[in-house]
Amino acid sequence: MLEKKYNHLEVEKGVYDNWLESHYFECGDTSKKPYAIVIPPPNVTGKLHLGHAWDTALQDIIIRFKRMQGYDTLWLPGMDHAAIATEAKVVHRLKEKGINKYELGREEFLKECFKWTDEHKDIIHKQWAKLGLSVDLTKERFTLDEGLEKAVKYVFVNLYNKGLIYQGEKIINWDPVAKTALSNEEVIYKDVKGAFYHLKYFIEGTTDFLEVATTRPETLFGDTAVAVNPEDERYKDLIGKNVILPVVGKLIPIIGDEHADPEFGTGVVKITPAHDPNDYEVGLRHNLERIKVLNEDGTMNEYAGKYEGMDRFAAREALVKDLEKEGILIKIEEITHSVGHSERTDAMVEPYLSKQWFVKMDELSKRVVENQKNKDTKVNFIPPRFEKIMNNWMSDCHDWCISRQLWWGHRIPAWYKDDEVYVGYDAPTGEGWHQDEDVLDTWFSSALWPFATMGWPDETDLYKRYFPTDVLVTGYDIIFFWVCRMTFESLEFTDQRPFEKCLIHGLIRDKLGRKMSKSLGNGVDPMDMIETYGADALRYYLTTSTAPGMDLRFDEEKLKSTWNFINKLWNASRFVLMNIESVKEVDLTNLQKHDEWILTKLNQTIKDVTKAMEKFEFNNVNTAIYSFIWNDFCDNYIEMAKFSIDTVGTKSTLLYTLTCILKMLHPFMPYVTSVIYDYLPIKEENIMISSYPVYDKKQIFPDSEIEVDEIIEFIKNFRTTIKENNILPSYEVKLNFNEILVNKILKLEGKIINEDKDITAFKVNTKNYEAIIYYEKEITEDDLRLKEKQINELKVSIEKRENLLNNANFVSKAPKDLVEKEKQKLADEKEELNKLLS
RNA sequence: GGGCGAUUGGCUCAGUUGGUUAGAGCAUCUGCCUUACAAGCAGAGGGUCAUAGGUUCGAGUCCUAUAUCGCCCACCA
Repeated sequence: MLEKKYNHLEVEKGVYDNWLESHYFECGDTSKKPYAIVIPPPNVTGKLHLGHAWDTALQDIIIRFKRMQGYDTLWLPGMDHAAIATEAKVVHRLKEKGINKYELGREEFLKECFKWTDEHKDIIHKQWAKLGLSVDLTKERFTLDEGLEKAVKYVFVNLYNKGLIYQGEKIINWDPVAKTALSNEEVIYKDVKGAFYHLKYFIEGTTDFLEVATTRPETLFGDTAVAVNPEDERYKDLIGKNVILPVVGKLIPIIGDEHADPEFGTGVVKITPAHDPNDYEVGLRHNLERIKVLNEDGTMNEYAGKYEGMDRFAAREALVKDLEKEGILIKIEEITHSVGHSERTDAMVEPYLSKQWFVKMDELSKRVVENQKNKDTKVNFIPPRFEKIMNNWMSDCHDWCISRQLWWGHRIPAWYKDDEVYVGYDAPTGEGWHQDEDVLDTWFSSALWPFATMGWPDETDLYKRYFPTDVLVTGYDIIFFWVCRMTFESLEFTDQRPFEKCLIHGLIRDKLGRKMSKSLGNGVDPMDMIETYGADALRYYLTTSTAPGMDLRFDEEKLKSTWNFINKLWNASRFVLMNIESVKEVDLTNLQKHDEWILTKLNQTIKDVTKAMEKFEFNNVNTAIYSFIWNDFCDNYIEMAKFSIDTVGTKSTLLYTLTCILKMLHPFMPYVTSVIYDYLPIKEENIMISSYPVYDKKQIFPDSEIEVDEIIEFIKNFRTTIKENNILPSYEVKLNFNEILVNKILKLEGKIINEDKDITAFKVNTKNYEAIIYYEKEITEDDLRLKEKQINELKVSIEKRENLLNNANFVSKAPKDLVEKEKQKLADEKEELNKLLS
């Protein structure tokens, strides 16, 4: 028998190990239809946070649901090596020990990275187990394992041969702390306080100058022109002349280029082609020299003269002082502008001319946009509005910089010898070749995740059976990073979408709506929540509290009330188990009307829940199942069942209903439902592979439903009357009916009389039932006002309804059954009013 | 500049192709230790659904503006 109180720590202890031993999480039953999900691989950088708990709980719910529906489910787990993120962590850890990455050397450094990875894989595995995730661990993958390595090389070589991967010198985003290139998506723009420095660029041979405004004066060493708009009346005559570059003293040309906006600033722009993407374009148009003035670590190089070796910010400060002394500086205008920061190191990103590898995007992205127009092959987003995000991004995206000056990652399969470049699977034969030192963006490998994890590019059984996958579950924040890239890689290499559906959820915020972050210290560790409330409560709370795609404000109070809900389930289960020990088989042939009533409500609930499950509307599942369990089953049915608890029908109904409840809740609360399920006297092999409840029309009993609904309504009205009139238990009552449920639940035995009495009477009625409560009580002003209020409310309602029904438009245009319903309601109300007035 | 989302009782959120008395949890008030559950039971109060128009027999729901908050993308010399 169950313990008296629900104790999530006891319930969840040791259960996961049993599940693993059962092998139910493993896929491969080819007699069933396949259903596959690949996990978004968490980075091996740290512990899982609440967002992961949410994301994985959603997937587990889908997988457990489909498994119970009889699918051969594969939930493929894995983790991501997370190139720059992990490397930054390992560098930091080594630094604390006084070790420098470069002194350690590549090979040893990678050993440290693998060590780190193993530690964090272990942490994540334990967290998955705590959450109760039914992943198939026999299929687990890592983005840096041999299989992925093979797939990555295949894709790189293949795209290179198609001309879709190329090497080029372009302005990229440079992280001076990690000393690597970044993609546009890894740059976070933040508003920071800065300044416009207005400088004098003297025109050659005159005492006139052009006023140039810049936010980054230290880059002037790389200036190779100043630009004005060719239409700008103020300056157009100067085009072709030269200005003297301050400090440096050399002559640079004044050029006319539409990049210069006459409306913006002074209308004169200094052109630094090696340190600004727009200037780079201008430089191309005018064939300007590109001078890099920064080193890889953000210090000034030899072009900066006496500032060489200074950090870019220190150099700026020193230079501005000197410019001021020399009278070059006109003014400093404080402004706020947005500046790119590295997603991982938070360093200010430097636009930097550099030779990198790129994926040419236009063809690949065009294919995604085209494919989304085909309803049979598109990726179906849930909610659909997120499709726009993918389409917009895919219609307008820059080439993808994929090389990173890091060590932790897939090394680029390119070899160099003098001016020759070789791209292939293995090093070319012959002397003198050396491999590219760089690795690939971590997203290059995760973009292949749905198929590469299944053995692709080999035609493995796994790949053939489970790809394309059924649904991908992820947050809207990584649609660019990941969903788009998986889609174009998949279309390009498998000619199929990677997943039929893409379920998008929001972000977790704190109670005040702020993002959870380390700096705010408002983060919540899911493991703490599991300790306090249990994984079942956490999972249920996270997955049923918002509509799809919406953010979630984490509220511990709500989590607590979810625990209460499970406690309620626990106690209801105790009641059922205490009363059905003798049941040998479920026999639903000889039922009381309340048995029929709960079966009717149950089947309506099954219908609603299943529909919502299929649409991934888990908040609607909650709405349906919560009120069914708490209101219908606990508050009403169990109370009624107590009066027929000795009948086979009621015992069977209790057991049957509880069984269905446990099954419906199991995807959400796997622990508590399987523990209770194991106590049931009649059950299938295991709840995890038991059959999901199916709506059964034969268990719908409309007459009993109406009858018991009215009994419940009557009981409620009766109690309200007693309560609102402060009627003490010494009252007597005359009924126009005899209903044992009413008598028992309202405890009317001994109070029922058959004749009228000449004392104060209170009338309680529903459509068919009427009670007159006799009670010696002085009628107070309050009592009269209450009755008056009821009568008035009824009158208002009647008037509204009469107006409605007198409206010819309504009667002729509204659906007939609605009109009928309204007519019936009106009649009922009139009757009720008469009873009240009598 | 372009796009998206939100605005519903004190708080956090639902609200299914428009259907006429807008729901839930928490909080509040009242009464109960009734043998599944006081982490509970039985009742009660509390919302002109951001604003202004419009479509419709009928609008929280659809359309057009506006406001406030939040997010994404682009630009920012």
